[in-house]
Amino acid sequence: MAEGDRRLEPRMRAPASGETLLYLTDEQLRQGAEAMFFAYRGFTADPDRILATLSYGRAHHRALHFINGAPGTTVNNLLATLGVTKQSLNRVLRTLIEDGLVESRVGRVDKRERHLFLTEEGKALERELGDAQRARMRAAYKQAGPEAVAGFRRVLEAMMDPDMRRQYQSLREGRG
Amino acid sequence: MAEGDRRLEPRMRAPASGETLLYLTDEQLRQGAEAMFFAYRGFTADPDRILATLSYGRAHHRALHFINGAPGTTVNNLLATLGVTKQSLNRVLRTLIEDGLVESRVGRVDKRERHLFLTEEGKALERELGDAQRARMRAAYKQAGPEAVAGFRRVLEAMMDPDMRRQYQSLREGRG
DNA sequence: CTTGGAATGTCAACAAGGCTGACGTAATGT
DNA sequence: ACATTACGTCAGCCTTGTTGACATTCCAAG
Repeated sequence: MAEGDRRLEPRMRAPASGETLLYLTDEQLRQGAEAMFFAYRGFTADPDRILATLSYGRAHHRALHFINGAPGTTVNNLLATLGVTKQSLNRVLRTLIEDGLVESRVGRVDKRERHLFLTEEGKALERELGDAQRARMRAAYKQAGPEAVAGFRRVLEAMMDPDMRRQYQSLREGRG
Repeated sequence: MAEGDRRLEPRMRAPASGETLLYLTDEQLRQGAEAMFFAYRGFTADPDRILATLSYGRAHHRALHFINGAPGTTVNNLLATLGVTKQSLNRVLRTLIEDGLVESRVGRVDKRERHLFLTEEGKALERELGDAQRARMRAAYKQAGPEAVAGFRRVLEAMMDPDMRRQYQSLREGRG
């Protein structure tokens, strides 16, 4: 999480313009960190409930999500996007393939590569999980309003590691 | 994660007023979900690096954070805030107490309760972790600007489970 | 052409940190 | 007196991260 117990040291830079920059105080940053923590729990709660009934986990959801978004992607590609080791991903991928949710085709030009696709069953589960997650996001977006959503996106994007931001942006472009 | 592969079915509710509500399309929600995923990774990356050198994990950080924010809190309180089982919390808490970062005092009025405090050493580590996390948040906030930050907070709050939102708000009040 | 190295993916084993279930103990409340 | 609450603990399970070892495939330098 974050922290920021003592309200003694302000620890904030001097106001840039004439503005107060209240939002950059330690206490504000602390609250932001806690908001991230609690909100992320909400963000994953609905799909997690569905996954639990299937003896799958969040990792399976992530794999389904990104394969769906980039059909034919390679294992290495997926690795970079998810930010885990290939061994970790492989375990998840193997169960998804065994269960007939994902298809792995040996690459034509480079036979070392495996290209990943969702089967119809895989697409169905991916949609079910995504619908659950989007329902909450839609409600939150609607409640907060368009300007809030724009700000939300801006802050999230600024919070990413540069590598991840590139990943994120190229995924966006790839889908228009 | 979310999903939303096929761009065939719009799957968006009709515009409420005369507005487009572009931000409520499936594709926008999907991007929001991916942004949450990548941003959360950034959010935890810096403290994680420090924790790894100490053979602690994210769970330790969370415990330190919330004890710091509410000194004297009870185990049961912390349980509710963190949303884990007592067995899971106890494992983490035990190591923190053994290592002299957390002090557990038997309650005066109710001797069944244990009140939790950070030692000086605990405060030092909490501050180190929090500083790392806040540095990134401060940069993101600064880059996005005050209005974006306000929207960010609004959306996050709307995304929480009601129980977590209450937790969050009462923590805020408790610190002013 | 061959061979060594890099890239890709798989198998095995381990650790962190969730979970459930069962149980013990002390203190509190009814 | 008895049920309940708060806390700790043991045992065992699962998911998901890690590293290490290894097979296959490709490519480029000799």
